[in-house]
Amino acid sequence: MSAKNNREPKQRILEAAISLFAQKGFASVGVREIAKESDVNIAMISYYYKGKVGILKAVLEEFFERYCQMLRDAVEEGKSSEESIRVLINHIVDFLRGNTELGIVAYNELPIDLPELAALKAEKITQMIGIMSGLIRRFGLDHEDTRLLGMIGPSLISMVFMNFRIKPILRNVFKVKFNDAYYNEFSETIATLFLNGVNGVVAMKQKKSRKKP
Amino acid sequence: MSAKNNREPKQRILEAAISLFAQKGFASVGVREIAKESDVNIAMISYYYKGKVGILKAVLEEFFERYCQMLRDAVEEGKSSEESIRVLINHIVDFLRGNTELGIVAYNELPIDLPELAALKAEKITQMIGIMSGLIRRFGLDHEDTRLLGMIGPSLISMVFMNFRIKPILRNVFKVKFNDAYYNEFSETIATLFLNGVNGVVAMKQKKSRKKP
DNA sequence: TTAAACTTGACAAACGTTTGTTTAATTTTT
DNA sequence: AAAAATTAAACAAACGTTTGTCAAGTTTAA
Repeated sequence: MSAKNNREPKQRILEAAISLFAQKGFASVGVREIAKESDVNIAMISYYYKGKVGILKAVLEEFFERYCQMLRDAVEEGKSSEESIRVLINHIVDFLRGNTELGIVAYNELPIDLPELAALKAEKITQMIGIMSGLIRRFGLDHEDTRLLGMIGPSLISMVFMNFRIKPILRNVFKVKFNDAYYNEFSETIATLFLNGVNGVVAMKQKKSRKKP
Repeated sequence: MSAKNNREPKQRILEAAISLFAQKGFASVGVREIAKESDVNIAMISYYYKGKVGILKAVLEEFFERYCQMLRDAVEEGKSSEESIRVLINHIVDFLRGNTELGIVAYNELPIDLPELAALKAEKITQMIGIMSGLIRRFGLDHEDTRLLGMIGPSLISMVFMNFRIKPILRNVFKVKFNDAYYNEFSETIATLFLNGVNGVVAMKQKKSRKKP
């Protein structure tokens, strides 16, 4: 429909799917709708992606490729542990501003159980955790304490993603204007929140281990 | 199927729906599946809930009723601002342990656009925000700064809900055992993280406003 | 260097299944 | 006997996939 035939049909399908999945959720979107939105014959979907879940697979692959690359860039860039986190959060926010729908689809569909995608998810999540954990551990967390890592890591992710996920609510209820100023404040706020928070958690941990060694 | 006919059929439908919605997402679950799972005739669903979205509406209503009641209890209980937050987080964690699937459904389906539920969502979200904002504002945040409130409030929610949402991942990747000890540590960690974090944000804000008054 | 065989990209039509809902009949309860 | 609860059967609509077709290139064989 709205998509012009500038790009290749395969790419058009992917872009239309991302947009529709983000709005209505994977399961609520039909291949016909995707075909219409991308101005492509329905059969092309099975032809290029071997079915509807094939599209979602491609979407997730694209997300993880870009997202992990962004994470790696962020890890390289930062100097001190604090600056690393600030840089990381800036990168994630920038990434989500530029790939809001892609990020939302990945965030929403990731926990939904689809057997065909289980292997892909497991692999990419492990990869992602590997990159992030190196960063978070610089804060003096016990290297072996994966339990704590599993609490703190996802917390950071969710704080940032949540903001993009509930954009319509923030716009309507809180009258938020999503401009550069807003996102600068958002990045700074989340970074400060997280940094002070993690330092507090580390202090708490040390205090406890001193009491019970 | 698995559900026994102990309870009333109306209640059985609701419980089966919550369980299925949490696993596969609202859109991926058919009324036939719900009927089979709750051992009820398909037509009973339209009879009791006036259709599939009627079930989701009932689910969300139940969630908000219980959740808001829990929030009110938590607000009353706490004394100091810090203790209030710790109590609140303990309550939310306990609530989600006892109503994991209900919470997941609400969290997952809340941003999905379904016109029939828009009014309900708007009303309940406003109500929920009202309760929570009173709590968070005790930390010295500017009463008028709804922008900051819209960043911090959802962050807290998402941190806790995220943990329940990705339970299978935490179990498989991080080998987490979800017992009392885990949840005690989790509550304490999130509370400490959030408290130190918000204090840091408030300090940052004050520092800035001193520079540019 | 033709001719034949094959591949590729795109398409419409139809497939069988599943969707949510409704109707009308039947059983149970009051 | 009237009301409420429950059922089986059937509905049209929408679903994702498959099939067969066709034109335009490309490769192979003669």
